[in-house]
Amino acid sequence: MSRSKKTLLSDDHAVALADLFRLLGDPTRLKIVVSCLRSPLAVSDIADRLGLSVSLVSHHLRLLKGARLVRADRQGKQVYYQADDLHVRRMVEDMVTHIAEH
Amino acid sequence: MSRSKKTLLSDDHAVALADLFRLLGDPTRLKIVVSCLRSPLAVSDIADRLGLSVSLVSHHLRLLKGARLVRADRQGKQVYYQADDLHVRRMVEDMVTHIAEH
DNA sequence: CATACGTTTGAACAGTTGTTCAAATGTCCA
DNA sequence: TGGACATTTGAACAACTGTTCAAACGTATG
Repeated sequence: MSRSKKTLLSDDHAVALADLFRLLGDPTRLKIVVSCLRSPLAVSDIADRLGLSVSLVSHHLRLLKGARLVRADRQGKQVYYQADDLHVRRMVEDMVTHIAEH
Repeated sequence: MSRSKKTLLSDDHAVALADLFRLLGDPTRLKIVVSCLRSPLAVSDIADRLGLSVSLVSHHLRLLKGARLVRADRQGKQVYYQADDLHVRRMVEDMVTHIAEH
């Protein structure tokens, strides 16, 4: 680290950050995250609310879970998903608010 | 609007939001935005600092400008780019901070 | 066990995206 | 004007991504 004045982004950090952004960069996936932002929701419930196939929702949830953007919680036959932590929740909510303000 | 309890995302808003996220979802593009976060930078300067071709940087800047994530300012032969407004700046800086905290 | 329900998985396809290269445009100065 | 420097543009290509469909897996209950 020879330079000290700039807020430069290391390659690793850039990739990690971009991964997060990219996951939220698909409208369908974004709506899925938002739909389980407040309270846990079963896969089929999410699919119903958004008018999507269960398969598609499941595919997206797998990606979101991989990035720890959502958390899974099995309860009998159903698996409930919800936004993983406060950080994710605030991050998305902030963005939604920003868009709504325009 | 029959339902009132949920923070549901309209299709339009979801698409607009996702567009923003997706633009920041590429490591190269993200580094370009970060590099001109603090002060305006010419295209070739950005290319030099990041070790990218001028052409590639210009392509990305066009997309970023289209979404008003950066602003262009011609000064002689050179065109200086910088993050468009405080909103963008804070949004990216917040994310960078979050990643750095892990 | 067998049936029904909910979820996950994998293959396959069309559409999109990041990158490169070469050519064009814009701008200054001798 | 002519040439040098900075940036933009467009075509072309490989790689990736979202979606669908069918099949597999997991779980409760008759």
